[in-house]
Amino acid sequence: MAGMAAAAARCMNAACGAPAPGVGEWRKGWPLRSGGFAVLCDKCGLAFEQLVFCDIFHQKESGWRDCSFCGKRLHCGCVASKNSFDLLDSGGVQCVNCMKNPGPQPVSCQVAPKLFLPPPNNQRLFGKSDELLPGRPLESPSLMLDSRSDDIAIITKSNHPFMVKNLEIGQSSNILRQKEIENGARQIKWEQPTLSIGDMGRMPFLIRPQSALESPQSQCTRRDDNRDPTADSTTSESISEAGLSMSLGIANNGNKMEATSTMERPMVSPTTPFSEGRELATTLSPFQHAQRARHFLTRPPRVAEGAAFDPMRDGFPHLRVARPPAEGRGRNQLLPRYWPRITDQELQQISGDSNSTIVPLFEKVLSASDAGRIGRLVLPKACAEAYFPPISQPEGRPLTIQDAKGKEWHFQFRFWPNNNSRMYVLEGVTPCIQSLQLQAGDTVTFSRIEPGGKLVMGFRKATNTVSLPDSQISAIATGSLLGDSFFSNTNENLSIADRFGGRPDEGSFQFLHKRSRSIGSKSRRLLMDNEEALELKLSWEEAQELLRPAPSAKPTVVMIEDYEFEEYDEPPVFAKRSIFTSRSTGEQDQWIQCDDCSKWRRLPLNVIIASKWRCADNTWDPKSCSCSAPEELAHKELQNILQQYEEIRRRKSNYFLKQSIPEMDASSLDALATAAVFGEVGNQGAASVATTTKHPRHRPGCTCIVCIQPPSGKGPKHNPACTCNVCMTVRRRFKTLMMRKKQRQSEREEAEASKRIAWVGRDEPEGSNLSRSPQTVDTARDCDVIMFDKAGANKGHIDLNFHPASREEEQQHGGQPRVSMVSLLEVANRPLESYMKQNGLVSLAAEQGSSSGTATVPSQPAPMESEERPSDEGRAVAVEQEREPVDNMSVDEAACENQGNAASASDIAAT
DNA sequence: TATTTGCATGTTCTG
DNA sequence: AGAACATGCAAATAG
Repeated sequence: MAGMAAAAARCMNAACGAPAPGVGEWRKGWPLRSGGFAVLCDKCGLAFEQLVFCDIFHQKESGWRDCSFCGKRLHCGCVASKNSFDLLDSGGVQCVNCMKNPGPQPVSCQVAPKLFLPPPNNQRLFGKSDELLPGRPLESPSLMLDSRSDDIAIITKSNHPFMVKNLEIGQSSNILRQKEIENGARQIKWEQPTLSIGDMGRMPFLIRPQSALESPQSQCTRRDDNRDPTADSTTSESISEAGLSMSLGIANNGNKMEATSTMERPMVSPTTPFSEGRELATTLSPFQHAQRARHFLTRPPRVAEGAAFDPMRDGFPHLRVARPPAEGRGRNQLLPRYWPRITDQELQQISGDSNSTIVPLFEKVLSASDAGRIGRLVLPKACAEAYFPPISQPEGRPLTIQDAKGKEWHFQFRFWPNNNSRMYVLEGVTPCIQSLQLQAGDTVTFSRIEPGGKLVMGFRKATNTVSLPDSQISAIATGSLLGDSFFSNTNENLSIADRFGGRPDEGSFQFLHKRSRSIGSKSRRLLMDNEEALELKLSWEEAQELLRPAPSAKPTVVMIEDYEFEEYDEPPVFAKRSIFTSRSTGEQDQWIQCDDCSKWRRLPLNVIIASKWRCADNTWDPKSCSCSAPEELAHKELQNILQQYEEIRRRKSNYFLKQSIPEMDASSLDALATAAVFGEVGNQGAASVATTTKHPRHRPGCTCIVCIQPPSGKGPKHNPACTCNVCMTVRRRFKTLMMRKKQRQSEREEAEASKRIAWVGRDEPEGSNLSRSPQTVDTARDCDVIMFDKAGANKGHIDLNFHPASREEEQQHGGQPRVSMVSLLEVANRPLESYMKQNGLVSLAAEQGSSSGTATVPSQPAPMESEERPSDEGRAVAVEQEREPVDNMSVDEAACENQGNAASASDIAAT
């Protein structure tokens, strides 16, 4: 019945053991590579892999039921949901809203309970649509996320948003499949936007307190829905579709939705809630999807509360996201990143008099170039073509755009031809940019005032810009260590995102992402506050700190590349935090704090305390088994230890500030290795705090190489010449790393060389290389040809690469030719004559000429020649004498010339 | 010499 | 793979 899996009834952290709380207590989390979902327990703050306790899929029958009145999907199986429904005498359940609003009118149950905060990186959760729907019978469900209320709504075509409580990764697809089954797997084609008023009224978005905004018609529709949630396909299918087009009066007096009949012209007046629809759900990447969802699912104006909404009072201006009007020449579907999000404040400011309507067109996050002194703002092509006046000449035309304050700015709207396309720019934006104090990462929005069609621009400032190292940006961009709290909220827009647990500005985020990959070191870059970014990571580190091998577990020692690794069959356990110290004698202690009296007690090293611990539990030391017993450590001593402990933790934090995980590459390992040799190794000195928390499988007090490596900082250092095991191990490891590096490098070089050879082999007709004049034999390419010959693949060519030294080297390497690219290039750049002179190639030509009777050299078996070259002094001299006359000739000429001398030359050679 | 302009090119994104 | 876009760079122009 209750959808609470017993296995997950408690926090996995044994030390915490918090019972499975009301849904929603497991808040922060992130998807794991393993496919699970790690979250932080609110109580202990530790990371653990969540087990589902509201198992929607498996508890389908008992855990989930539809409200008999409004059809809302209710979870009736867990503690947290007990007040959100009522069992009916007739069977079935009734949601809390329907209870409160009895009567024929079906009451919307849109106000979602506060349930669950999805992981910061929602990729998994919002995985690809294909992943969500194997076979895709349900074409485009929308996963909606109300970041503020921590809810996830899954909008299906049957228009049944249902809340996912404690949704586990991967379950979304199950849920959707389930919904699909329930709906009879109707195949509904998602049409392009044509949204009826009724449709809009039925928008199931969480943002809308229905009582205020829902039109009567929509309510009727909903009523229909209640009768048969699956019957009305024609209306329901368009629910999540397309951008919402509507125009409202002031929210608190409106209570009425005035929708345009089509999506062509979404008029927006200051308090219009905008929504994104199906297209968004289908066009966005999963990540964007998630991010976007956080943006557009903002809490609506609290019209139902009867007070006019005041953005400032509320702490943030309401961010409206509008799908831009599908108009203009291009009619291209704009990329979502250009969809305008505009705040109430902006709209109010822009619109001025209430008679005008603002049509948000698009927005652009300023790039460094845009915001730079160059004064050019690159316009998205589709936007420029769709919303700006047509231009046929590159010179374009002047364009006047008014800003929110009413000031008019004059720009040149033009384009550059670019790759058979156009690149639209707005020139002369510098004064405007400067006036508005915009910088890279800020967003400029373009809107149009109707009637009149006047262009207006607004702007949003992006995040605060504080320094952040590359690695951080990279990490942020990849979401590797992002907690939602990463972005500090220093401005109003940011605060929205932050409050909603999302990024402050998707555009800005994209900008960061992009820049982090493309901006070089010399470029300006967006810099951000980094402290909060580490919150999650540090929490993880802290969690790691508490992981210990299971007490009963015995390690199996395996050797991998001459190194010993301890493997445990049992998973690690969480232990209560303890501090390890080592005395000057080398003896180590473990200290643990009593949960009652907070006194620190000494424990044996190998003891693992999994949960609460009190002095009374101290069976190891009878003297200290009571809270009344004095502390063994003097106050000063204790302070000292705790300080050191904190210091180490702080250093750890700093260390991770500098070392983001993705960048722990070989060089970092090298550095680590070196650091381990010359840095703090071991724990000499009185009561120094040992760091024994490097790896969950390491035992407390472990002195293996990993465990004793300090994150950074002070400490006794080993002598560089130290030959202790630790130092030797580190050196050995370092050496191996370097060797591997070299090996990789040479492999790469060889691969490149062989590629070239292959290319030459394809491209060059046999023998063509030496039929050229010597002057042409001076390029790397020719050099490659020679290499090809040398490799013996084409025996008809002269080996110009031969060198006695290299031959020796070859022999040393078991006959395998070793060719250095540098030496080859050197050789290739030398004058052929001198090279030939050096290598006795004239005699080759002469000999060849005598034997073949042809005037060209190429057909000669070069390698043979090289190898058969006389090695004795006398022959060398003889050859040298014969070589003189051809020093300044080409190979061909030399060959011809030598024809006549061939006989005598060979005679001399023979003697 | 500094700034502007036009284009080319490399990178990223999208279908 | 192709389109879009950010930016680098060199020529042109202005100061």
